[in-house]
Order: sequence, then C-alpha cells, then structure tokens
Amino acid sequence: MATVKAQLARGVRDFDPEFLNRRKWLFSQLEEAFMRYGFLPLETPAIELNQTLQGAYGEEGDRLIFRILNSGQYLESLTDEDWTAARSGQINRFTRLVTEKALRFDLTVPFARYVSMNRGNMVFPFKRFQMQPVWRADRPQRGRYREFYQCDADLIGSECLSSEAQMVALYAEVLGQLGFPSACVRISHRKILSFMAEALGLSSQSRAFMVQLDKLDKSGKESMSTYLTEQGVSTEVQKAWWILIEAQPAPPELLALLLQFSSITQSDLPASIMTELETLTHYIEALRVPSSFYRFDLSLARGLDYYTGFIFEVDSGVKGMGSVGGGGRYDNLTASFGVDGLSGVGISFGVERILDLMIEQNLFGDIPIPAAKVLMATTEPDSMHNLLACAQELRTQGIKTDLYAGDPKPKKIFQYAEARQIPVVAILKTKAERELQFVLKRLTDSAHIQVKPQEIQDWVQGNKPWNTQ
RNA sequence: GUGAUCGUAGCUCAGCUGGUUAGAGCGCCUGAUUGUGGUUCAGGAGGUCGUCGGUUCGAACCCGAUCUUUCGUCCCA
Repeated sequence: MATVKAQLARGVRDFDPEFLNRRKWLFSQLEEAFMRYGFLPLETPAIELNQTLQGAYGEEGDRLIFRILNSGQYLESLTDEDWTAARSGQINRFTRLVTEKALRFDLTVPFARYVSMNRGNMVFPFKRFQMQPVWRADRPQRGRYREFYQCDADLIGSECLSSEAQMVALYAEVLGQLGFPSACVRISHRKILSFMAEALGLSSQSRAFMVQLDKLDKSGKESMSTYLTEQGVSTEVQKAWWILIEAQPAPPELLALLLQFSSITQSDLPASIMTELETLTHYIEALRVPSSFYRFDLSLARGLDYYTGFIFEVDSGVKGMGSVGGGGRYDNLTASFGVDGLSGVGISFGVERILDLMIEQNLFGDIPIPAAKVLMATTEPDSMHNLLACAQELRTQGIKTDLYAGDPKPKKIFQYAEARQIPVVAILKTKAERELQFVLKRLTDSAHIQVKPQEIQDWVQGNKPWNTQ
C-alpha cells in the first residue's frame, strides 16, 4: 500500500490535550466576562463570498485571503480572452473567474455583513462577542500562523460613551484576572489626531501622519522629527507637540495641554473633544477601574482607518511583549453593505498572544487538569464484564472514571495512569471468591488498600483515610 | 510579496576536505529486579539522511529545483 508522508500544511498547528485544556480555560474566562457585561455569543461561517471580503482589507489584504476554488467544470465558462489575460499575468482577473468563496480573514467584516443582513430583526444597541479562527495566507513566523483565533466584542447602534467606558473596564477586569497586574489600556481619539494633523498643517495628509505616529515606538523619535521637519513643521511647533505626545496626563491636565497646543498653533480645538474626554473619564471612574489600568496616550494611532472616535490598545505589562488587544469606535462599519448610521465600539483580544504569554509567564499554574479520578483495570481476561459494570456504577455517581482497555501486566496499567495523571488505580481481583475485590492504590505515595466495589467512591473522593503504612 | 536560513531514529543532536554495513543520549519494546508502576541491570526494534533531479567510479556531504522550519522586511494578531 502506498503511504504518504504525515505532514502539516504551512503555518498551521495541531493542538494537543494539554494546550487545549489551557485554551479552553482562557476562552471560558473571556466568555464569562463578556456575558457578565451583557454580550451574547455569535458565530459566522468559515466561508464567506468573495464579494463580502473583496476590497475590505486593501490591496495587500486581498492577497492574503485564502480563496476556495469553484466546484465542477469551472473552466468551461472561460473565454479565450480570459485565458490570454491569465497567461499574461492578470492573476486577479483569473482568480475572480474561478473562485467565488473564501475563508474569513477576520471577524469584523463578517459581523458587519451579519448586521447588514439582519438589522430588521435585531434589537439595537446590539452586543455580541465572537471567538473563532480566521485564516491568512501570510508568511508564518514565530507566533504568527496562517490559522489563528480572534476574539472580538462589539457594541453597535449607540453613540453613548458608556460603551467605551465598559470596554475599558472589561479589558481591565479580564487582564487582571488572567494575571497581568501591570496591563494598561492606552486611550487615544481619532478626532484629537485629526486636530493635531490640522494644527501641524498636515490635514491634507492626516493618513500618512497617523501611519508615522503608529510606528513611533518602533522607528523612534528621531525619524518622527525628521518626518515633521520634512513636512515643514517649525521646530517651535514640534516642541509643543512633543510635550503633548509624551506627557500622557489624565484629562484635566491633558485638556490644558491641548488648549495650550491649540493656541500656539492658532488652531481650533473642537469643543466636543473636551467634553468627550471628561465624560469618558467620569464613566470609567464610575466603573471603578483602577487608575493604573488605563491612561490617555496621544501617541496611539492604530493602523485601521475605519475608526472615527476613541481608540484603544492594551499593553500586557510584560516587557518586550507588545499589545494584547485593541479597538475603538467606528461610525460606519456597515456602510460598504449599504447600511448607514450605525455607530459602535469594537474591541479585540489577542488571544494567541495572551496564550503564549500566559504559558511563558507560568500563569496557568492551578487550572484543573481534566484527568479521570480513577483508573479501573484488571489483569484477568474473564473479569472485564465485572470491571465494566463497576466502572459504569462509578460514572453514574459522577466520578470521572477511565478504564484500561485490555488485561495487561500491572506495569502497563500504572504507566498508563501516570501518563494520564490519574491519581488512583483500582485493580479488580476476582479469584475464586464470589465477592469482587479491588486493590486501590494512590500513585502519589503508593498508599493502598483492599475494598469492595461499592466502597471505591469513598476512597477516590478522599472520604476515608488511606493506609499509608 | 521579498531577502536569508534550517532539514540525519519518536525527541535533542554527532557524522572529518565525497570513500565499505550512518552513530550517541533520552524515549520506546522485551526480560530480570522492584513495595503489583517510578529504581537498577541486560537485550532489542526503529532511518531509501525532507523530496525530486544533476555531477561523480562512488553523495548524508557538491550543484539545481521544490517543500518545510527559523530570522529579517512588508503587513498584522
């Protein structure tokens, strides 16, 4: 028989029971937190139509979408012209002709599609969370895969700043619980960034300005200064701007700095910004978020351009490791589907990175191991039916019971129990007697005892003392 | 997308400037020992050297292609 080499596709992983136990635990923590804040679960299909995803991520994003080849005689409809175009390298045109479906690239666009399709039956404001894998045809690197989980929560259909405030509280609560005491939500505002661009005389290229700003922590202060000088920003104005960027004070002082910058540059600071900053701060305080868990940081820009209001990014507090989440307010998530006027706030947890960090920082210390409490086994072939009956009795008592399939040597039984982290082994001895007897042995200290079948649960649950000799 | 890089037993790796039957440790299997498992001892199995092609009398080793890994870059989680 011909065999194939057992091999994984590039950039994807298997998940072993130990890893899955941790991931499931993390996801359950997140799920409980979302539910506590009134978010409901939503899932969308792995497969979306090309038209839904096309163009939503820019030209470079398009290239990273995994396409699904059409079924059937999909080449029949191609004209000579199509073939000529394909041979001359017009691969995009060809791709459009032979694929109409693709794997989802993120959770935001499918969510926008869902809201657009179902808005008639939905009650707004609508809150959902979603934890599902997404696929990207990117080149894999450490911590970056072609299949990975995203975890998003959105509140759509309200402009109230209580949404932003609760998102900040949610971040603080979850990361605190998971064991990141130094985590911090950085908060900025797209309108402040626009105001800054305008005040610097860069309003015609505010996009480029924000890209530069977003890269500040990587490319450094000097390259930012060079950029500003190239754009004709005077050193005096630059100096005032750096104060604004680097100060990171809480709103009363932040507002003062903004006003100061506004007067130096003779530009208008929109009044709405000032009230929004104050209101958000009050709301966050009302939610009793410790002040160490958030700070206003106007150097935060974020790459995605659909944000229109407050934006967030979460620093894990572990040095050298960057962001573990981010989000912000958007005004027109569903505009591309012809639905206007839905403002919302979305946040995302970088669950893959959080998992890596928690494993690295040893934060999974005492989560429960899903192992069975007792391993039932026998070395006698004729005893299997009795063994099965006893195991089933324990299971009806709610005790997690594993059963060694077969009648192996004792060595095998104990090695199995040890590998599976099962604390107690129960070996059935029938012998000539009519009554069934089990030898119970506790693996940690080799304490052992002979018991009747109906007594097993008492010992397994620790209700009776072990003979430790 | 782009530049480099890695690939030898289940795992971690040796393997000299190309030269007979490719090695070690750990793990695995068998037997003995053992408090019915953990210790110790003895023995054993397992590799077309990532894949395909080329150079050569001869390739794990040299050359090419391809796949995979890791590291930059683009972008992002």
